[in-house]
Amino acid sequence: MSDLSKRRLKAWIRLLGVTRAAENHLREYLRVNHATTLPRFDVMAALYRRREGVTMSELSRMLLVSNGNATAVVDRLEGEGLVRRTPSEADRRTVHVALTPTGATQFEGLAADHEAEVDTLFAALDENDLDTLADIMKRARGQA
Amino acid sequence: MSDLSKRRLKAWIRLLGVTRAAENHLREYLRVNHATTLPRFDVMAALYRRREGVTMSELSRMLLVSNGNATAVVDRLEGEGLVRRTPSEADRRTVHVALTPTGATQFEGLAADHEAEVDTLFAALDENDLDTLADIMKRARGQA
DNA sequence: CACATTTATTTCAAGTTTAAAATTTCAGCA
DNA sequence: TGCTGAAATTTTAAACTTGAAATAAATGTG
Repeated sequence: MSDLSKRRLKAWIRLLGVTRAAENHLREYLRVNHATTLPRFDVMAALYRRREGVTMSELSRMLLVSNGNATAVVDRLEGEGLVRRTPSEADRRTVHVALTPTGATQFEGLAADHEAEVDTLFAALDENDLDTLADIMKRARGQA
Repeated sequence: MSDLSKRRLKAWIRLLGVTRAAENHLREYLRVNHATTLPRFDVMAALYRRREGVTMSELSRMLLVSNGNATAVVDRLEGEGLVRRTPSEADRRTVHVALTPTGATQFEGLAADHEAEVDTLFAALDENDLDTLADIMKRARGQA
């Protein structure tokens, strides 16, 4: 157990702590101010980024969650008319999921507030920190 | 929506991506090689760090999860004899949770392998990166 | 002391998440 | 064509997680 490996472990624990704290904060924020949840927000954000729609598999890969999970969250959003499933014409196994106009409109309001909340959450980090962090994260991601 | 706020959002999304990818990797690792899960590992790690035992509230604060969640995971670990609940003598509302000798022994094996896995997962980060990251994380944590 | 408030924990319902199994469809090939 | 294996999605069971309600016990205040 080298010293370096212990330091990697500590850095990971710290990273996890910051992430969990921020997620808890954002979850509470979405619940209180927008009556929604983090997983729903994540799905809507992914669909907003890919307005033309994505397949269920693409969606679960984007969010790094299992297929079954994506199915469950999309089911609920579809039930509320925020999201629409369209069977693919080319491949009958495939389904395209996309935001409905209602869903897109709702997400735009959500996204602006979410961005503002993230901004205050990480207010302590300046441009230099953000560059450095982005760089480190980019290199860390390579292995996983 | 300032440029800086957009950069904070991007940094957060990147942070979340790395954390999720690493968690998925470690979850898979614990499942395949040790037949256990991340939440169980987290509880055992917290109890190993505080060998004398902690209250349920301390435990949920340490892990940043709800009380009900801590109760559920501790219930399962207790059922398997890895963890023990002891009613407090001073305050009858309070319960002390601690690893059993079996639990402590099992965790020691788990922890060594876990550390090694984290080490390979973040092998791309050197000492300098780790220092910088730790510093940034420490400052980021202040707000949440 | 009596009562209201706070604190610690558990219970509960609903939602989230995973991994594995089941279904359906597609693609390649003998 | 008919078969085999791969791919996309859903379903299922079990575990995890939250937030709120319920319990129980301690604390503080009149």
